[in-house]
Amino acid sequence: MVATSLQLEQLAETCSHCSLRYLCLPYGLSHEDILELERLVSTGVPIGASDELFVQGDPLEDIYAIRDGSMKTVVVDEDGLEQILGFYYPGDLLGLDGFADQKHHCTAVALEPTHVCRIPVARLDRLVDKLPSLRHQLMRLMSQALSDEEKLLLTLGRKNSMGRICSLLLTLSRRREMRGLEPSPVSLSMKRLELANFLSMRLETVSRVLTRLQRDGVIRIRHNDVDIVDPEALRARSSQGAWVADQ
Amino acid sequence: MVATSLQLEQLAETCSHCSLRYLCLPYGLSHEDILELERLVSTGVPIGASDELFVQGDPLEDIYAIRDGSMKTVVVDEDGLEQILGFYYPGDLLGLDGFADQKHHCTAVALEPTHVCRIPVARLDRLVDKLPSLRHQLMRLMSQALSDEEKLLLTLGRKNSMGRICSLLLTLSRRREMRGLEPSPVSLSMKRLELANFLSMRLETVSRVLTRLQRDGVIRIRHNDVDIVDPEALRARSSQGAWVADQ
DNA sequence: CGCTGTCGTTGACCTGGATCAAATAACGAC
DNA sequence: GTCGTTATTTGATCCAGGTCAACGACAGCG
Repeated sequence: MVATSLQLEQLAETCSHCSLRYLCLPYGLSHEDILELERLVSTGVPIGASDELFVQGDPLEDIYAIRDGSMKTVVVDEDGLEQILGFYYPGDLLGLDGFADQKHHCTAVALEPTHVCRIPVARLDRLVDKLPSLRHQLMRLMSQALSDEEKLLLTLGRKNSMGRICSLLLTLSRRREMRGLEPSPVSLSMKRLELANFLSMRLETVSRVLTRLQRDGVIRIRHNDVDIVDPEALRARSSQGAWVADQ
Repeated sequence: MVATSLQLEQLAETCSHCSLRYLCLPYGLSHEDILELERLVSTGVPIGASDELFVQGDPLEDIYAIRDGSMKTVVVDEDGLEQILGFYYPGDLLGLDGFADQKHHCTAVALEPTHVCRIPVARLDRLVDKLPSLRHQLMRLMSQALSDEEKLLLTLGRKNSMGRICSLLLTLSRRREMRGLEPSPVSLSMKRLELANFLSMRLETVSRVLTRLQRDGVIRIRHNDVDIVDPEALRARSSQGAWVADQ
């Protein structure tokens, strides 16, 4: 923990030196353009575990990029139903669904002590008018978010509980690789109840499936970390037992 | 049918006179800007029922707006699982998830004979750089698509079969109103199997739920049209039986 | 240290909706 | 019109996973 914070403070404070710049908003921008971008970004803003970064309904003033740590987004509908929409990791942008009517459509909550970069939309908007490559990257990221949600719809709609858990573990592992880390161990910074909510299961079922995967030697669970022992078996299980539409 | 096609030909061929301009891409643009936009749009391109407008993996050359008729979008994953992502109606834009890597991430299929407006992305892109209000509207529509998918995730994740069907009927009805039509009858241009796939149910369950709603006097089904007899009861049922996370 | 609250696991049971099956209804081709 | 095909409804069973309940494992705290 202490080691981690020390490392963080050693990280460069600017977009142009950030290790996440190929995943995040600066990607595709010239060095000069990145310098312009970083002038409006407040980097490394710390937030505590279970703190809310923004709340559903808040006016859209800033969007955020995760520097380190992890967050979840949640929607609540008029009946009080609560659904976790996603878990977010370094390089991810939060708040993109708010452009529609200039207010946040979901609530963002930190899963652990986290650092984010704050990007004021008004200033971003002006810069986007000046820099076509920034507009491209922003639209690319929004479009990416759309197709990520589409993949999630497919998983939730057509897979059984085993398939859902295995798909999630594979996705988290793949995202680690995108950030240049080892595929495993995957850290489950969210609680079982949050995992269950996200995957539309009950927490007992999540627990049973994870136990079963460990018993079968596919994964190894320790604390909140999951080692992927047999990635091939995980892939096989992520698609087995999935519904196929007749005809 | 014949009457409908005649009416269509009488519709103005330009964005500036299109009755859907407040829902579609031209919204928020000045009259001059709309004139620029309509120079690059091919309006009223006819496609037949079950024709594919674009296919998952196709290079992104055009995006489309629906003029009249209806369409669905489908994703297929590596295991051959097929999931319908949404049903689309006049004023809706199709293909927005393709900006991420310049190729379509889903397949768009017409549910009935349909007219679409074709918008070449290369020319749109150039125009977007010139017209900030066009960029705003495009980002607004993408952001809207994101939060629509988030609502769908909530419905599929937390509601039982009755809640899903009722939510769908209410959504279709609300969308009719947005287009300036009566809230009812809702036309189910898609087949029961497609409805079932979209809602992650089996077609038998869809049929049973619809029958039950009709027996209870909430709706009246004739052919593919559904009259909403008791909107209040529909609303009540759309939230009843929904899962609430403990704690 | 024991107390208390939170979180996770495990077991026993039950139900909503999936699955299997068969009868009807609607549609299109000729 | 008739025939063949496809879409939809209805009925009868079954099971994955939801529900209820008990227990174990920690963590923070006085």
